[in-house]
Amino acid sequence: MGAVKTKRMPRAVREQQMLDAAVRIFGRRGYRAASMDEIAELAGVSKPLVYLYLNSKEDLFSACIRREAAALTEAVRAGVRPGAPADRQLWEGLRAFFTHTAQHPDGWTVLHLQARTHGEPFATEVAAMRTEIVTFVTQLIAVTARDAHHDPDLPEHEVAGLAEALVGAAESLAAWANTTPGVTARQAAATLMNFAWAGLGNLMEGRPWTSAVPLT
Amino acid sequence: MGAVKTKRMPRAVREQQMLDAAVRIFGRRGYRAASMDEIAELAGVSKPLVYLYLNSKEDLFSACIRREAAALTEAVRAGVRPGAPADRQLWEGLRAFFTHTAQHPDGWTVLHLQARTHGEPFATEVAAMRTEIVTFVTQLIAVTARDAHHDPDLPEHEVAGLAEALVGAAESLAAWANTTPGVTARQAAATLMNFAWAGLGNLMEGRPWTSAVPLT
Amino acid sequence: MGAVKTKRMPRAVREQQMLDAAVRIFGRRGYRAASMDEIAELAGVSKPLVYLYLNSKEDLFSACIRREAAALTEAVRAGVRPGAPADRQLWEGLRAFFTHTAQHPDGWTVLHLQARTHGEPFATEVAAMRTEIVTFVTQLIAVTARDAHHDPDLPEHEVAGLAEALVGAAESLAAWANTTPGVTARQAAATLMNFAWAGLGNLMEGRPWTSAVPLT
Amino acid sequence: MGAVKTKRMPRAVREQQMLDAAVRIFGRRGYRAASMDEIAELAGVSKPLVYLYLNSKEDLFSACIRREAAALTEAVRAGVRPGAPADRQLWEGLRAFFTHTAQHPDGWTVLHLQARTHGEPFATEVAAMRTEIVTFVTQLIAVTARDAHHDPDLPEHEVAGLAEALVGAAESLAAWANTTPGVTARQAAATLMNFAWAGLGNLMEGRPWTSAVPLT
DNA sequence: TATGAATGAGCATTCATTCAT
DNA sequence: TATGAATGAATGCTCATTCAT
Repeated sequence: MGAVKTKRMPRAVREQQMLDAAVRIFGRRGYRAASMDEIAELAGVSKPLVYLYLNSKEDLFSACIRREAAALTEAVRAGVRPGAPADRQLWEGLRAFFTHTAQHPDGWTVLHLQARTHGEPFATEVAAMRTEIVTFVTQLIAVTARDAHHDPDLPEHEVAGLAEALVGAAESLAAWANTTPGVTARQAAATLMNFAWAGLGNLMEGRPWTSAVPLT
Repeated sequence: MGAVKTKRMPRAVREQQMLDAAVRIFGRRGYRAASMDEIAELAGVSKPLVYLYLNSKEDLFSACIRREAAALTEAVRAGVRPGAPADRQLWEGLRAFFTHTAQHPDGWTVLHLQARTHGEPFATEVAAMRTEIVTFVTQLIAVTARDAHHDPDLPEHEVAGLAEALVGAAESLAAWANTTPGVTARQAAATLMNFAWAGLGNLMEGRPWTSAVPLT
Repeated sequence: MGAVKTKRMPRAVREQQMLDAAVRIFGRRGYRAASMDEIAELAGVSKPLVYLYLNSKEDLFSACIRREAAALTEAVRAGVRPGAPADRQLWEGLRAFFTHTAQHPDGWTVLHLQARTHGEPFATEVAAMRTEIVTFVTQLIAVTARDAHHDPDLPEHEVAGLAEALVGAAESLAAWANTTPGVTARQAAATLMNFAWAGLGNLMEGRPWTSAVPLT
Repeated sequence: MGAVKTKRMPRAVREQQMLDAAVRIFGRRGYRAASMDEIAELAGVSKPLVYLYLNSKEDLFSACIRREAAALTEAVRAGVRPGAPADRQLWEGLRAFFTHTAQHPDGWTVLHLQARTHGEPFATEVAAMRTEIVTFVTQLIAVTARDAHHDPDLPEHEVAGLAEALVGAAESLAAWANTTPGVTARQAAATLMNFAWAGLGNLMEGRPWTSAVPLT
């Protein structure tokens, strides 16, 4: 399975092979359960070479996270046309997101599951990426609210919470779409868009849900 | 630190102490990184006793998952009045959910993050709980749709996706509320309710989001 | 399987139950691999009681060896009529030996295999029993030699070696007869008797084997 | 104590060192009581290296058994000249056997005592070697019987029993010769040869032992 | 650029044994 | 006479990491 054992190749190439292997193993086993032996073998190199290039298991995992996070944010960025209307931008972003995660399931697992399960250093790196996406969504919401000239002062907490909910829903749907046969990235995006946009719209226009009976 | 070292107590009590300690350590370190030594020490007993009562690390982790999952579903069940209107039931369920997860952060972490990161056996146990909750939400949606006499045949995939998105949003908000100072369980529940109910309503009534421009 | 759990029985009886269990477990697993837990369970008592009566694993094993060795030597002794001719005595002894070992396979295993595998203390106890039997055989040989008035001074080493060989052959045949279906104690005894008696006779009469060609 | 700590040697050499150490420790302590720590230390390497090369305690023990069994059968084979008369071949085989076991006492202990005391896998490996030797002896007996044109149809059970007895006597004598000062391999071989050949001869010629008085 | 040889440190698990009742 | 509760001390095994070439 692992990469074909070709001797003497430039460092950059070897590094990518190693990262490919590492993402695969980390994604499937988790950070702790993944062994450097298995990664080296899958990469088709000896263990000392992995250390020579990537320094340590921790650094290797960090490098995986950074590479996958960059690829994901880049994919989303590339999918969105900046000038488009907010709902359109959200739709495009969602499509790009679900498409990319479907195409890189191990990378997505590393970001979504594994990286958050282990102490500070890694969680921080993922949090940075998450923040970037949440911010992007938050801005879309804010822009929409401004354009609608309604309720321009949705409290900050509220907006952050909404973005958090939206991103959480997306993450959950991504995992679901990846593991449920017959569900495409497009369908996942549509499901979430339908679900979310009305709720956002109502909020923007100051019509939140209120119970028909007094709440406790 | 750790339980006060009281000698000679009945097995049932000791077992709960051990599970308390295990949930804490598993939640903070993850399954692999958690050591039986640390768990035993926090529980105030020797390692052999942990093995005598809980058999193995794997069984101990399973026991944690089962206990925490049972506690969470029970909390949600107890918070919901069966006869109430669907939106009201959803609201009550969300409040109970956010309250419980806020009060048992380690237990929630075990269920939400750690248990899903490790092979089949554990993921399956959590999936069972998740399914139970998703089913509950799905039924609320279905009931609402039926009551509204609208679009009674939302495709099954669509409903499952919605439930998945809703639960994912809730999970994400729970983590957010737990780590963001000044955000209460009530606020988290309200944010999600506002976000979700309109979207669900629109869908039920056959008014999904549609792009102002043709989609690719 | 284990003894029926009857409470409060006299010490002597309990001890025999424990020894029964211990012989079975030691015989099947070996000294080290046998666990006090398993022995106690098979004996139908709690572990502390085993310690109360038998002190330690080492003492328990010693007690097993002593009991089984005594039983075996007693069986052989009881099978031999003192006044009979030497060949007759040997035959009777062999029959008794093969019969007893066939009826107490675990006890025989403990003596033959397990006890000799572990340091000094145990090997010594078995050696004592072995010496007793070897001595008995040696005396039969000596008596025969004296009666025949031939070569009355077979060197001591030679006699000891013969006895050793005879006992070794018997031990080997006992294991073989116990594990080979269709071989009875009587047949095993006959085989060995046929094999041994002629050789002994020749030696007594000063007609050892000599090579047809010079030995190196 | 133990091998001189020379660093960096080829795998094949290290493996032999490890097997040397393992045979010694297994022979002296038994399988269960032997610790991988002690073996590694005696071999002059760290424990992980033992595992890297030999996989597990079980595999290590197997490797010991195989190596020692091969060495012993090879020694016997090399000591016997195929064309010689049967008694001559038996004599040579016995000499080679006693010489080899005297020179490799730990190896012999591993084969004779330790390997047979522990479950199936090991016993099977030794049984294979034993069968090889028993077969060799059985053939010598059969050849002798054929050459003598006497009683060509000694029942199979009888022959197998004889071989078993002979090998058992040899095993016992080997242990005895190894632990009794002043007894050489040559003497042990002579003792057994004297003892056995006459008995075999009588049997071949149809003159088994019969009691002077009726047997029970 | 690349690797075979080697290890320190840690971890899950087991077991003989004892204490308090 | 009898036992439920509890532990100190190993032991097999693995893993991230480095050295010498």
